[in-house]
Amino acid sequence: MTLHLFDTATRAVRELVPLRPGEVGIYVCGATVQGPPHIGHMRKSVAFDVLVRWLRRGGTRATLVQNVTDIDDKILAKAAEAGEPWWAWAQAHERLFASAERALGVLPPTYEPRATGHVPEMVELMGELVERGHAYVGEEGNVYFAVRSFAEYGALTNQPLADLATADDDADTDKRDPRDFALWKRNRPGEPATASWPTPFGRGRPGWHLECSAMARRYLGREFDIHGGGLDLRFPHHENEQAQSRAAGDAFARLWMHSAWVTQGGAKMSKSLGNSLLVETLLAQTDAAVLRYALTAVHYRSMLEWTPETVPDAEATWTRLEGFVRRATERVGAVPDDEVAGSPLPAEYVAAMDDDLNVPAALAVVHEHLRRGNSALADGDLAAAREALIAVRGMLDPLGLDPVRWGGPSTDSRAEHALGALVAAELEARAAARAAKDWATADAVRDRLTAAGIVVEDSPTGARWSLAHDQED
RNA sequence: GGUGGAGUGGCCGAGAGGCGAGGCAGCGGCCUGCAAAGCCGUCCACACGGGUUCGAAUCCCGUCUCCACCUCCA
Repeated sequence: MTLHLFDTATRAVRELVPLRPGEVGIYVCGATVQGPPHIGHMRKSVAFDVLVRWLRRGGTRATLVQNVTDIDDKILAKAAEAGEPWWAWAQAHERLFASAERALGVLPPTYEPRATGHVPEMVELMGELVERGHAYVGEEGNVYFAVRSFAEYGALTNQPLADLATADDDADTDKRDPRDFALWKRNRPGEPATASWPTPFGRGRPGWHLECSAMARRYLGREFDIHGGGLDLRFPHHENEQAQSRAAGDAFARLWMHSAWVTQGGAKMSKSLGNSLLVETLLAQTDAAVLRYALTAVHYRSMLEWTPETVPDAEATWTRLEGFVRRATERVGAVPDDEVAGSPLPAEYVAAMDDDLNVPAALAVVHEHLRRGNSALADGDLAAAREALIAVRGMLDPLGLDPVRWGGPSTDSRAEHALGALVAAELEARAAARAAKDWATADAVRDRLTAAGIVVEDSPTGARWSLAHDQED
């Protein structure tokens, strides 16, 4: 079986047939950098990261283009409120998004174009749309897409034009139809001059949707394999993108993927509800790998309900995965990454991943092999343990969860070295006490280490230690 | 009103006409000085009401509840 994906446009699971064999072009809508990232934003990043990793593991050359929307109404408003230039505000938050993604092990996109860097491409596209009669100029600087000029409008989200609610917006009284949307917006009073660019239709700034059509065309071509984003972007954003591009003669995306969101109490996370969990806050509470696990373990099209149990549950499971890999590696020696990447994956795992990236089912296969590996370690069957280690790491890697790649607990090698020496001394004292059957002293040492956030485990080959993931204690 | 999604065991969470996903927690056991980790066993669920079928969580009809999009949103 080859990779099959759920296509939002046709609402069916379809085989991914690349436009060019061996290559897949993916355009994902990235952040509007108006504020710091929350866990919901990261869910989308992780979902598409798994897609890219899985394609690459299969030998496909995956190109991921993820845009940054660095100019829009909210950025202007929030920057003004904070007394900062909009471009400073946007850039600062772009950095926060990038570092949050890096922390969660999301591979960087192949390219990350900014809207403000692609004004000429947008102007060109607008010109084509005006010429073809799909767009018109309102007041100077305002350019709108005429939805009634494009029969296919509404195709992506299966909504006939007539059924769309027509919200009145008195700021846009120069629209011919209330459902028309802005390609270009003229400057409004009070907006900084730096937030406008000259066009043949007057000075202004990009409407939200135009950038994606223009940038997807530039980097991926007039037709490309996959377009992705969060579920809430389907309408109006993706519908409008598709309308613009197709009206301009581009075939545009062949398949649409949308990731579900993180909910609390069944409701979508949002700033207005005050329930957004910032990545920064969560990273102060637990390891990045644990968050990565929590975000990865649920199928990307299912809502992920974030409860007080989510992080502890993920910690428990991550500890189990990591613990096996650590113990097995100690016993059989480090397995080179190349060997892990080159070894065949279990068929059931591959089938699960190829079935619309069914990560939960894939993880069930991981657990089967992990249990086998633990038994092999207990039996001293090192050949079987090594085999299981390779299988487990090989299966976790496309999920961005290979414990070896997450490395040790600290990036400061001097601190790590000092801690290791101190803990080793404690464990030696404990071993001596145990040899003398002085259980009180031995337990006191272990309690002291536990209180310091260090987990001690005895084994036939001596005691080992590791840091607890929960950083609240 | 229109469009779409969801309701699975104490919890999380896949699956989708028969062959008891998986994890966490609990319980019993093995191991351990005691633990931890690990292993074995146990816990046989699918919103409700009908129907189809030899057999339904899975199909059909109806009902209820929840969520989202239709305005900015990952």
